[in-house]
This record gives sequence, C-alpha cells and structure tokens, in this order.
Amino acid sequence: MSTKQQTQIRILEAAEHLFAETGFSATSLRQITSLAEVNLASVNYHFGSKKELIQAVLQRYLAVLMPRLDQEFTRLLASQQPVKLETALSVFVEPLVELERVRRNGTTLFLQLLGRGYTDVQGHLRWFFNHHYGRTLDKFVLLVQQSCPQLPASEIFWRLHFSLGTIVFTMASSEALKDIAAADFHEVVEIDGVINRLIPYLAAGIAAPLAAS
Amino acid sequence: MSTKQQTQIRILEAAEHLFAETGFSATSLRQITSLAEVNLASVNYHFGSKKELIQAVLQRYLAVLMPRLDQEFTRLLASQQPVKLETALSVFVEPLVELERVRRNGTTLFLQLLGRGYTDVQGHLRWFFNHHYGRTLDKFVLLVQQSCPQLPASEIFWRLHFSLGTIVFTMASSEALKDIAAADFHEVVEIDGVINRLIPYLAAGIAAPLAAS
DNA sequence: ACCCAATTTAAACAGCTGTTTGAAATGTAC
DNA sequence: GTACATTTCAAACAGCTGTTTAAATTGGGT
Repeated sequence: MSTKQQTQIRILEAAEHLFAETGFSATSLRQITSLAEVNLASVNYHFGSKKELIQAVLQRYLAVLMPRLDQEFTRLLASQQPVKLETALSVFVEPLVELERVRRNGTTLFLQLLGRGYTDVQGHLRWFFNHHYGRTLDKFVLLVQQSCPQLPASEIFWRLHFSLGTIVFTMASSEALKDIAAADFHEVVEIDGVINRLIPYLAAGIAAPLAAS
Repeated sequence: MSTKQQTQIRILEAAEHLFAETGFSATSLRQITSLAEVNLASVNYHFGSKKELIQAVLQRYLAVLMPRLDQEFTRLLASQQPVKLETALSVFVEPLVELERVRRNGTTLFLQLLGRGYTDVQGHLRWFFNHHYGRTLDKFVLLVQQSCPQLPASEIFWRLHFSLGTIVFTMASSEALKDIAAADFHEVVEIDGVINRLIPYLAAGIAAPLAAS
C-alpha cells in the first residue's frame, strides 16, 4: 500500500517536472521513469496511458485550485456593487500561491504546466477546462463584465483570451525570462513577483478604451 | 531548373501549412512530403535537414518583414518628439498585412508560425531572433522607451514580453478563437480584425500605471 | 546522340515512441 | 506457512521518426 503510493507519487513528481520543463509530447515515458527510478511499465499499470498521466498531473493542482477560485468568485458576485477589475484579478493570487502547499514550487510548476497544456496539445486543454470547470469560469467572466459595463461581451471575450495568452506564454517561458531579467537588469524575481507585475498589465489591457472603428 | 524550384516550393508550402496547424515537432517529414506529393528524401536533398527546413520556412517571411519593420522604426526614431505608443505599435500592421503578397493567407500563416516557434521549441526561436534581428528589435524597444519615459527599462522588458505572449498565443490559436467568436457572438473576424483588436489592448497594458509596491 | 550533372526514387537504416505480455517478486490476510 | 492479490520487472511488440544510400531518371549543353 505504501509502496504503491510511493511509486505513483514518484511518477507524478518526475512527470510534472519534465512536462513543465520540456512540454508534454516532448517528454517520453522513459525519461519520466528513469528520473523517477521506477520501471517503465509502471506508468501504464498505475495510470493506464500517457494521456491519463498528463490528466492526473494537471488534476492534482486543479482539484485544489478551482474550488478555491469558485468560492472567491461566488463571494465577490454576492457583494452588492460591482467590484473593481483589479480586485477580480487579484483573487487569483492567493489560491495560486497556496499551490506551494501541494508541492514545493507548486505555483511555478502548475502555471508552466498550464502554459504547456494550452500550447502543446492545441485545443485539448481548452475543451477539458470548459468541460470540467466551465461553471467556475463563467462566474469569472460575469465578474469581469460587471466591472467593465462599457465593454460589449464580445470584446471581453477577446480580451480575456489575450490575457490568457499573456499568462500562459509568460509562465511557460518564465524561467528564461527570469534569467534574462537577472542578467540584463540585475533583478531577482520570484514567481509572485511575476504575478504582481502581470496584474496591472492585464487590468489595463482588459479595461482599455474601445478603438475607434 | 524550374523543376527544382517547383519541388522546393511545394515542400515549403506544404510544410508551412502543416507547421502552422500542428506545430513543428508534431509535423513529420512524411506528412509534409505526402501533402506536397514529392519524395520523402527530397526534403533532405533540398534543405539538408528538418531543422533547416523550419528555418527556411520562417526566413521566407522574416526576410520580407524585418527590413520593412527596421525601416519604419528608423523613420519614427528620426522624428523629433517621441511618438505615441499606439503609433509605434501600429507600425507593425502594414508590413504584416503585406505578407499576404508572399503567399495567400501569408499574414495568418506567419503569425501562427511565430507562435509555434516560440512555444514549440522553447528558447530556440528567441535565440535565432536576437541573433539575426537584434538590431531591429533594439530600435523598437528604444521607441517604446521614448514613448513611456515614466517606466523603468526593466518594467518595459517585462511588459514587452507579456505582449509577445499575447500576440504569439493569440495567433497560434487564432483559428479556434475565430470559430468560438463566430459561434458565440455571430461575429466574423479576419486576421486584420484580430490585429486591430490587439493594439488597444497591448498599448494599454504596456503603458499601464506602475503598481504601488 | 552523347555526356555529365541535377534530381527523383524506393528501400533500408538505426533509434526512438507508447503499450503489452507473462513471469518474478512482494505484500497481506488467514 | 500457505494462499491470494498487488505490484514490479525485463523483454518484446508494432509503429513511427529523421536520415542515408545507391540506383534510376531527367535535364540541358555540346
């Protein structure tokens, strides 16, 4: 019993590390099992297939994060007057940072995995997300719509996807960016530093005045 | 002579189509050669390797685009007073749209390829870019710095990379986004429509007020 | 028509991929 | 300690990858 969990967790931790670093399809099961120091066949024995392993890796974080977010969205929606956009965005920070409890460097790992999930296997994660957490995401969209009543829904759709791109790309390449920032500006930035730099950028972008068409 | 070019071009056009749609590493040479209706070995004969084929695909557009951009940047830098940020960003539009001349749907194809290049083979394209077009990119950064004198250089660094992420992610998944927009908002958007929606978003994000730290 | 170079072709190469198999080992309950 | 279920393991599977080879074909210049 303890041995079984031992193996499963060894696989999960090796997998998420390699997935975040190199991407899902570029990481082979043999790389994972040799880093985890387990037998190759144990991935298929414990998880069924590589695809299901990927889902298990993501679910470990999503199962913690999404209920927390849902709770926060619901709380903000219940307040009488519409919230400020920056407030709605800031709601992400604490639940994300709490992923450190799932695992050391959990926040960075999860955000990198999210980035990989969207760019690696195109469209797959988007479907998975909408299917499992559509309700929660709808609440957030509603929150943004309330905070930007001057923007038509279609414009908010586009700008939220622009923002998703900003986050996902930044996180997928956050290691490289942190290295460049350190070299060029002698600046040491941690993951919450990146998040706190992102929020004003995203808030300004989402709430930007409409272009004169 | 005409036959040789015929084959090379058939390969390039099949390759860029598949690369844009599925990504570089997920596209096999056999997919390319069977779509192009040429022999498998002709890729290695004409281009040397898959890696060099990828570079050739990108260079076909970059060789047209980057000199045009460099010219525009130089022109704007020569003007006496600093330009508005939206002006600096708008400079990209026309050269990008002119890629339609390289090939039908050239703008979309190139931007998708750019997205793939950054997300697919992590870090590789970034190096390639800085190495070949670093001078041009520096001019653009200077332009942005002049238009946002209140922002420290390091903040501009981060925000420009946020913007790169926005563009690259949006373009890599632009087909999916256009489909969703059509289904949910009965909205027909073309590539220049996406670009024109991006500019106010990016301009507002880059010029966002500094967060109170 | 001949020659030489450029190009195309089918076949095979070694290496990697995810997955399956059946036997060996381990753990657990009686 | 014996029986049973769980887990590990080495080996092999078929299928795909990019690349190379050497022979066959094609092209243009003389």
